[in-house]
Amino acid sequence: MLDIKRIRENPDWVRQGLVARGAATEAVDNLRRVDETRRELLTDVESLKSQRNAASKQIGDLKKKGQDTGAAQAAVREVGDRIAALDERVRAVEGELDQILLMIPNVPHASVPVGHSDAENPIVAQHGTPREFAFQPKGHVELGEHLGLMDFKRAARMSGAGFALFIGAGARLQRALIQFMLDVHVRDHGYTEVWPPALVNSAAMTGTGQLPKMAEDMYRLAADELYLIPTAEVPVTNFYREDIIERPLPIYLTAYTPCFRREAGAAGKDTRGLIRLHQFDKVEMVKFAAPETSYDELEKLRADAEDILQRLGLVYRVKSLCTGDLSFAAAKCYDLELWAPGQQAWLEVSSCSNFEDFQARRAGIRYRDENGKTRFVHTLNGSGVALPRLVVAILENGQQADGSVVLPPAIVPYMNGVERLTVSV
RNA sequence: GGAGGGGUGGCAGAGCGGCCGAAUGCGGCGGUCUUGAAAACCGUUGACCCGCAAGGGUCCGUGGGUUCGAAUCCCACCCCCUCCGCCA
Repeated sequence: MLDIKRIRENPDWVRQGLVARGAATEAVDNLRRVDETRRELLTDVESLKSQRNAASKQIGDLKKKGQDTGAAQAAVREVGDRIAALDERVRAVEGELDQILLMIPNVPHASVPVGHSDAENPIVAQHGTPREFAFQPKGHVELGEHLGLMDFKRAARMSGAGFALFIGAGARLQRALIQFMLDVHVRDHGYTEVWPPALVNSAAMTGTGQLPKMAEDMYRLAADELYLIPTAEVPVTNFYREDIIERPLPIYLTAYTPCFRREAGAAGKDTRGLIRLHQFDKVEMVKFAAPETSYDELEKLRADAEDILQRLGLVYRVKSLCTGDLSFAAAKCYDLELWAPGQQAWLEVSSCSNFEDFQARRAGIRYRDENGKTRFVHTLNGSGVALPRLVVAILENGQQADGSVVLPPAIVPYMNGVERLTVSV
């Protein structure tokens, strides 16, 4: 959510941001009109309340002296009726204001490249070069099923399309990667590990920006009005919801959680294998930073995610999302993409975003600056990283001519010493 | 799920329907004292909104209601604690 004061003072800032995203701008004018109405109503109703407070006090004094207050009470009751009517209008107008404000996306940072779609996201870095194969590299589905690591048919039978079922070393590999990534972030990158709920209420979802706009993409438990988290970003960012953080910033948190996505808009896309699932696992990093340092923190966050990929010896590139491809709540975002030779494609395994105070304002997350003044923090998060596509890259990059897979040395200790996945394992 | 108790400022903890944004203690901050520190003493210390300002308004779990006036009374819901039941 944007700051209404800032919109009031500098509407063009928002308008330009919306234009850069390719979004409509009339909301800005609606907002200013409604804001104006709200302030007029507030001035009126608050002066009436001031009157009432004074009059009620007088009535109290008169009663103490034993005087009759019938006429005075009737007069104040009439004021009270007017207040009630105005209050109702204020509530309605504030509801309208919130409605508009909650639907306006964040304004892109000045450093974000301008563009219309993902086709215009510049590649800002690449690490490693794709491996040359002496044979035709296979896809992860063929490799994984051949090695007995996963079974999509059985998964579909019990859950439908878009679910994974890992077996044996395949299941162990999930656990190994989760453990490995959490260890690196906690031990070497300074994060505190948290283990949050996977079900959250609508307030939490609104706080991070999934609601109201992305309601269709989430699994909702109607009987309890709870949602399955689409990412650990939601519960971990909401760690400090409605709080004034009294600890020094920045704060780094990391969490492993399952993630659930309906993929409502992606029906029929990437239906085979691990590329796009309704349920997947992810290690997430979340930061709470002072506004002055949040863009430095974004670079460090990206480096923390890259470190995971580097330690696993994988080939990846980094894109800076252009204004037209930026997600709703983000002010700036880097995507990390792994090379998957079986797919002959780059797979997104991490988005590292700075939301500035957009989420903090929605979720009520504040801190005190050096003068003791409360201010909204800047929130950031990035995958560190998403599991299924990481597994795709590990299998497809590590495959040998005989169909076995050599694992990255960094996870061998987590695999109980297994260096290579073969049919017999 | 059932019965009972409770939700007040950073924490602990008072609070008669008007004098309560709220006693008191702790903590925090500033000061006196001290070579320095501690102790002691003095002062200070919530958030949000409207307003150029003066000032005004709102907030005592949440939402409604009663009243001229609600932290205080009524209703619903949420959360916490104790006991019982059930259960991984």
